[in-house]
Amino acid sequence: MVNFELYKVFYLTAKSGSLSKAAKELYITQPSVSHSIKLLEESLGLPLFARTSKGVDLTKEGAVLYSYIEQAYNFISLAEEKLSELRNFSSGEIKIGGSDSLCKHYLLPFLESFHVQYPHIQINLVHGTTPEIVRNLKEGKIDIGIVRTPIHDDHLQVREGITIQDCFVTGPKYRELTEGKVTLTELLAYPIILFSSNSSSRKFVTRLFSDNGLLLEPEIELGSVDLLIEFAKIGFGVSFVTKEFVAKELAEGSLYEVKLEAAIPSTKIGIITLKNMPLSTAAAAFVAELENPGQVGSR
Amino acid sequence: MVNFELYKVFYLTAKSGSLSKAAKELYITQPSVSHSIKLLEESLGLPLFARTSKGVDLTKEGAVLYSYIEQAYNFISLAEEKLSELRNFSSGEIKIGGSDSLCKHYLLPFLESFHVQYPHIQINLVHGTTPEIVRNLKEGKIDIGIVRTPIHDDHLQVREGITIQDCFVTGPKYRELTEGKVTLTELLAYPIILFSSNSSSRKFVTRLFSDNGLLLEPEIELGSVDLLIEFAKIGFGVSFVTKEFVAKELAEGSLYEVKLEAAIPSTKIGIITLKNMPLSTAAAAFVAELENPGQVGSR
DNA sequence: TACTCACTATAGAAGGTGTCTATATGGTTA
DNA sequence: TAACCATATAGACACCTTCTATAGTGAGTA
Repeated sequence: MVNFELYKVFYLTAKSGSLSKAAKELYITQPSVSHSIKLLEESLGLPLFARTSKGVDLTKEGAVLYSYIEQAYNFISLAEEKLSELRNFSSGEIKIGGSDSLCKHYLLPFLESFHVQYPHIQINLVHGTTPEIVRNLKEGKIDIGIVRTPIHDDHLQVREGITIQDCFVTGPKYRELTEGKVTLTELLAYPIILFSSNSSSRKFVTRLFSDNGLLLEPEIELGSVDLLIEFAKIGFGVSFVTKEFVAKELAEGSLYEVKLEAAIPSTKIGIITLKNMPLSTAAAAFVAELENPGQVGSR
Repeated sequence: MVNFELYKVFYLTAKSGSLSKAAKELYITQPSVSHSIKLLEESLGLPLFARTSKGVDLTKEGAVLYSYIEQAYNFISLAEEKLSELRNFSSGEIKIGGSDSLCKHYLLPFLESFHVQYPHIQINLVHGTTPEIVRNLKEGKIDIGIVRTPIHDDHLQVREGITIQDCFVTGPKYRELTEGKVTLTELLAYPIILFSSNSSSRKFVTRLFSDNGLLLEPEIELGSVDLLIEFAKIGFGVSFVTKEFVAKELAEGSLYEVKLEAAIPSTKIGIITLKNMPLSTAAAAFVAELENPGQVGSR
């Protein structure tokens, strides 16, 4: 199989009908083009051009070759254009898997600003539990996963995002709970509202109690953070939520934080990707934004 | 624009999913492929493969590139196959322009044997006068022209074919003409049958007479050699024909040659092609056959 | 006819690039 | 843990691409 580079020279020569012009387009000298064409003709065993004093004309066989090479050349040009788009963020796609509640409250602002900055990058958001996210990552269905740390998997690269602090909150009805410090045992006397049992925040809090020899059983189990907030507000009980995600409610006084005697350990957002698989340009840009909010992306 | 040769390496690597396998297909070593891929990635500014312990996987961008390069590669493969066919005479076309009578009586046997030998070569036969043939050649409408020599044109390459000898023939009716030598003047007493006035054989014979101060005016003017023969046979007069083309009739006695006192100069078949334009493989093979009948073409 | 112009071909030299060998590194599996 | 199979890296060398300089050729023109 002939050196493909020769076909580039051939194409430009045939197109311009001149070795000299092809040389200019290739930023090389005319003898070099002459030599390349000769090489190609020898490799293929056929004369491709008739040399005249005004340039070169394709022979029959040269014309046949040209009809194919023209298309091949166009595909390569298209490929390079397309890749350039991908590099320039003028096209591309990112698939993100957000674990549970993190989707809306943590990810959404990033998605919005990213979309404003790179409007041609299509964003695809999948949400599920941490194990689902990890599976999707490994199957190539998503590029980036957003989960709670700690997470340990040799195939994953874990970057740490912001620190989040979970807490119990309640509405005005159980306001007495928020006046002094409360023990975990005391808390269990109240109706507890928790996220669905397969979520990592649920596992986290269940573990917190069991480490203290206590069994945490929710009165109500809900599937969204918004509902956890609402139910607490209107007095159904005490919700376990991420403090950062209820900042507004705490500030406006529609929710109150329950101060516990035992501190709830803080945790970090984990931005996970596959260790081996290089990120697409767009995905890399998004990850960079997550790691250093507001600092990246001036192009 | 990236070195096209790198795309060949890329394609084979992506297709096999392995640098080592691509290296084998390319008959080079694995580090060389590794280097080429790295170069390509640097040239394009994007990672194209994720390296694993089992080989390499395309990245998102790599997959995009592959979808284009695959097609380009296929076109190039097709091109090379097609050219190989042209080289092997398993496809191709020859356009031949035959001047007047030469078509049938001279060319036909060659065409038949050539077609038997290379059944996939399509033969296209055009006939016309010598100037038409030359014009068609220059316009690229035919590849080879068959004319009477002499012919002089700086743009033409003229190869000589067989020698032909023109003569006057007649049927039994004017048999007295064929018994002794006849002068041109004596011949003019008989009804002369000639080819159409734009033919080169007609010009040739008219010139022969005018050089001797005589005016040759035909009784009958015909458009085909077959008719010249037929008309002479059945006694319409004396036809001017090429002796080689009436060999059968002379042998079987249906025609008789008129022996002239002045010898008619013999002439040669000219195989003409454009000087600058290389012949297609098939055309070159045909010309070789014309030049050396029966000696070429054992493949 | 001779001159000029524009193009391609050729020769020889030099630098760059592709390829090699040898070896390191890393993941997977028994 | 060792063996195996992948890719990565380093350094050396040879080849090949490209260069400069020049020759050759045909077309157009005074």
